[in-house]
Amino acid sequence: MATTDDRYRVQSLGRGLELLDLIARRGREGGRLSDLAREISLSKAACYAMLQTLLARGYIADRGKGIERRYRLGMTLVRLGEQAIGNIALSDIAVPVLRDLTAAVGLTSRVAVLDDGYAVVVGRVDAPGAIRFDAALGRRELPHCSAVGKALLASLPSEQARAILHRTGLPERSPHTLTTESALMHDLADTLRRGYAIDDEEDTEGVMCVGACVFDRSGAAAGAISVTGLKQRILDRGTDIVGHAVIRHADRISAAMGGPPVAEAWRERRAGQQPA
Amino acid sequence: MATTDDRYRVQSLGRGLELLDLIARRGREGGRLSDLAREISLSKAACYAMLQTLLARGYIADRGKGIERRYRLGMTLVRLGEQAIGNIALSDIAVPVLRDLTAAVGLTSRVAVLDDGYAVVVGRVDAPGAIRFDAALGRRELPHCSAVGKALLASLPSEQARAILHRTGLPERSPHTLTTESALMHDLADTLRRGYAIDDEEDTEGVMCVGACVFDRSGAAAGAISVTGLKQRILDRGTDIVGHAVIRHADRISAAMGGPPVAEAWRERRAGQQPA
DNA sequence: TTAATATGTTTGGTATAGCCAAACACCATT
DNA sequence: AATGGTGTTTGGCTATACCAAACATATTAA
Repeated sequence: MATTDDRYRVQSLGRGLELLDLIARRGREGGRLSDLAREISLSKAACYAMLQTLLARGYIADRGKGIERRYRLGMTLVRLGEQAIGNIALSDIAVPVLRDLTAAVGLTSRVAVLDDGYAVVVGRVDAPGAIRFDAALGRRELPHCSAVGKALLASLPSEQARAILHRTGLPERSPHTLTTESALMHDLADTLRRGYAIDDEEDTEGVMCVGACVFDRSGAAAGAISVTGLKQRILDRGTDIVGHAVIRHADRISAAMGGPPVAEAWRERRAGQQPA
Repeated sequence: MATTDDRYRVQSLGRGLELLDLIARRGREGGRLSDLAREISLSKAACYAMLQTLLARGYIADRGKGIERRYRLGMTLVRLGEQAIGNIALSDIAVPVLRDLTAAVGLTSRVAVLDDGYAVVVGRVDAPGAIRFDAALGRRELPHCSAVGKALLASLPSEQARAILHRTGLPERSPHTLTTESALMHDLADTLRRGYAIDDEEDTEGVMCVGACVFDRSGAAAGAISVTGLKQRILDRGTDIVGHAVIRHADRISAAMGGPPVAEAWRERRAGQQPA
């Protein structure tokens, strides 16, 4: 593994990126030099030089000059972000299929990949006239209380799933969140049996998600897709009906990537789990 | 203006960002340490440290370990890029440019977006000592008798433009208002050809406006800007001179949002309209 | 097998350049 | 005027970013 030693890092580059994250956290309002310098524990002069550097390359933009100059994220990040998404082949393949899925079940659908233990949304198709669920691209979903997250966890060996949960923890996002490891591992076993994962108000009250994994050539889970909607709406359509619609579309994506369908990919894992 | 002197920059941060751009240029395949180090004219060791730093914060991701380790853009950029888009408010970008425009032509200028068929004013810069035209923020302009409205209509497919006109109607605001659909559609075709829209006393007698569209990354019209003044004053300066000044400033705003200039955005639409 | 030549990783030593403190210019307040 | 905020600019100290070179590892060729 690559060493985590600070010796092999470039300090001022790291500080610059931290500053960028800091500015991102300020959102639309942006941040001022003095505040940013204080928060990052750097002298105004040093922070100023960094801001100028980020500015020159378009990573940040400045609004207002003189006394109340404010810095916010710039256009270069838009370009790089678009490109980063484009580099993930999955999103290109998945989004057209998600359009069909959304058309079929009338629910907002998403595709996510596992990154550093979190589920990162890389594609999205909104249901027409649906309530806008917060599903921004790049959003990091907690793995233990989202359908995509649980589908991805179910694909991993229990060891790895546990390791991820230890890092992310199991914060209580709603009264229905599964907050114990044993409860969640039990749910993952159910997920394997069913073939699709259910998020039953575990992140947001009243909101339900149903998700399934997509697999690539190697047979490993390349990501997961899910549909999101008000719980009552999904119950009306029948959870299992929706679940199998999700699986059917996930399998189409897997096929396009040369991977096996869910039923096949999880066959041996299921065999290992069921007797236990 | 902020100095462009290298003295006020952080060299290694700049190099790191350049490295990021370099990796972006490699696209899906990504880049290898040796190649990247050579291209950026840095020792392998230095480049290695930078890559580790970018990696630790998720700005890049690595695929394959050991001999053929490859680096490509990471998930953090997806998140930051999406956020950057959300943070860009048209009025923020437009107003500073409008200041320049007002200074250049000595006329009050405005920026508006299309909302539910009406042009909504979201930013304004008054000309010094000019007659105060009623240009309050949030004001809903009728699309058929304002420069911003007609510029926006001209950007839409004829179908949609007609649909909007059916909803808003074509009330006669002055003796010069175009009150028939055919007259207006004809005027929109002229607008496409010119690149800028003219409101010739169509809303208020004696008052003339000249407007042009601004475009975002997707190539769609994000809004429009216009200048307003007494008709005689604009004729004195030359309508076409003013029109091209408006276009020039609109293009600056479009560029800041990653969009194309008017000439480019309307090229194919013009081609479709002209023979008709 | 052995050698050769790629790759990525690790190591000191040195000069650079990044950082701080303080002064400066500017604009709001009071 | 005077005060207390901004952002900008300056010198000087020293931390640190960089290079060269050695090391480890893997693929190729003889």
